[in-house]
Amino acid sequence: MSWTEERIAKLTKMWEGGSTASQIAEELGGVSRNAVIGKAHRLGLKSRPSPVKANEAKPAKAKEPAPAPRKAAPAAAAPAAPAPQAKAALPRPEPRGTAPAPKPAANPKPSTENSQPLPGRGEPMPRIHSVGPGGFVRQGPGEQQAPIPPAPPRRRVPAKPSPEVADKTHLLDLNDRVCRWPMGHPGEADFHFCGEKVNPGFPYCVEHCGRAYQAQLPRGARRPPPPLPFGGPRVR
DNA sequence: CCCTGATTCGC
DNA sequence: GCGAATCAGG
Repeated sequence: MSWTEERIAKLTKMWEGGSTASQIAEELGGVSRNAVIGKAHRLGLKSRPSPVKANEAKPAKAKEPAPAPRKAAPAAAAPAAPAPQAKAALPRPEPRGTAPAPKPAANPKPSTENSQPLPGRGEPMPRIHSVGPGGFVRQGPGEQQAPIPPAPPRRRVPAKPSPEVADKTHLLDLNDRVCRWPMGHPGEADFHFCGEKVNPGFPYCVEHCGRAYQAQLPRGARRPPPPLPFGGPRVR
């Protein structure tokens, strides 16, 4: 897979929206989590709370003279690059998990009254209003309101369909690591998937691999076919 | 163990 | 430029 414009755009949007690299990789498909991270860094959209970089400003921690760790020699103790990047001054969305829910600051009194004078000057600005098409009232000079906060990051898959499957593996919970063997009938309220850890390299867990992949017996020695996924033809 | 992002470096 | 391997914290 190559990084087309669309894929880069999606990566950027999801990354800035707070999705994890794994989620982005899964969504894009054909790339690994590392690929996503690598691309994100190459694109310059770093940052976001990293579990491993929580600390900062280390005054020369006396570490053991660890030998050259893995491969080639590290580039010595290069001075920390200034990293000249501070373009996107947009307010960072809160880390995942928190629900900032930027409330528009319920103003007990509308600001149309006290926001007229500019800060730092006693001169009240002239109150100029006009009504636009549709009846909205235009702001007057010096009346700027706080910028609308960016929309909070949205979980793409927040809600479970129903309580009875709240802890079951549902379609949107599927990934490469859980067994996709269907349990029950699609469309029914409790339809879900096995969800066990997969037999590595297979889409099913060990048990269901045994059901999905069966050796062919010689003709004439066939046993009755095993139960099909979904429990077989619907019985009513 | 699982997860996360950061970094390195051979390709 | 790409991304696997690796590191390192939660």
